[in-house]
Amino acid sequence: MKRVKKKAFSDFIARKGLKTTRQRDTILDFFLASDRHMSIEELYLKVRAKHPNIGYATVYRTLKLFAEAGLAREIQFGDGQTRYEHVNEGEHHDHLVCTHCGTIVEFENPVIEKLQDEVATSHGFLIETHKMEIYGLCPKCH
Amino acid sequence: MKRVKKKAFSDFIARKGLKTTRQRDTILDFFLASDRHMSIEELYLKVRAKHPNIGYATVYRTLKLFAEAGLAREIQFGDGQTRYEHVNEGEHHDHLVCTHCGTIVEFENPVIEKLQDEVATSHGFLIETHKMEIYGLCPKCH
DNA sequence: AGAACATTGAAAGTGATATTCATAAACATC
DNA sequence: GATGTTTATGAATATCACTTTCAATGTTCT
Ligand SMILES: [Mn+2]
Ligand SMILES: [Mn+2]
Ligand SMILES: [Zn+2]
Ligand SMILES: [Zn+2]
Repeated sequence: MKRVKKKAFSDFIARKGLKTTRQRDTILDFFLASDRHMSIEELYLKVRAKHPNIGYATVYRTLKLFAEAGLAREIQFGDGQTRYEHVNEGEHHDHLVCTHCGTIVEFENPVIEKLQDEVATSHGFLIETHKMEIYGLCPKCH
Repeated sequence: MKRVKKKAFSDFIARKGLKTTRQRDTILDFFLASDRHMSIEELYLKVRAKHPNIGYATVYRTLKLFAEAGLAREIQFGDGQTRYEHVNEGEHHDHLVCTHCGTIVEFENPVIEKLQDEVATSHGFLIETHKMEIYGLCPKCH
């Protein structure tokens, strides 16, 4: 999986005429080893602990690249921080978010997905993406 | 409807020991007459056109009050602006958002709502709110 | 009216994201 | 492996959308 993603990223780099750098390699390693929903700041702090010379701006720009390359997706859970989640080929999921401890649980529900498509169609919309988040208290928090 | 909401707001004002002001009355009038999903800036510009002496901060604070009073709800469509939508007693809806022209269509789907509850329950979550938005091209844009 | 308290608007502050720019690094070519 | 061209980096700065401060003003109660 990690190998596949590293390959996908270097292909992207090559295709775009960009350059391989130590920083990008390092940040990709940390991203692939990270929680599935990391803010820029969180990832930056992890990276910086081992590589104090890598700057915030580089982490910021590299995460954008990951998104562009299809390895990551930006998500917003309404806490004012943009997070980047891992993207796996052909997979889609939505989220349960604990409003108390921040725990995030991923789920898939094909029936809901299908109904969403029907709603869009019935209003004449050509669907591109959707977002669905359920906020509440996780089992540990109630 | 407008009468009911004005009453609800003045009740809220009284209950909280706040004060009725010309600005609040004006902003409420403009809010009630506005699109169902307005950003602070948009409403401020509308208000300012007729009342150049009302400041941004007052519009900002008054919209927060409307939300607290249950007349409005903050929503985020990912364009970096907080919007305030009208709230009607006992009503819930989700949104279709056109990524090209910004058109917003509201819809209700009880089956999806029910399935969301089931998902939450099956993961042991005590549901508080949820958000569901479908992004795509509206009929006019494709 | 006078006292007590809330509101207002301009300006300043905040926090996250985005950009600038001089320097450094990558890499195609010699 | 040195050279030249292009891209990347990181510190600093800018931006953007709020959010708060504070002195002046307005509202409400007695
Ligand atoms: Mn996820
Ligand atoms: Mn709505
Ligand atoms: Zn929790
Ligand atoms: Zn449209």
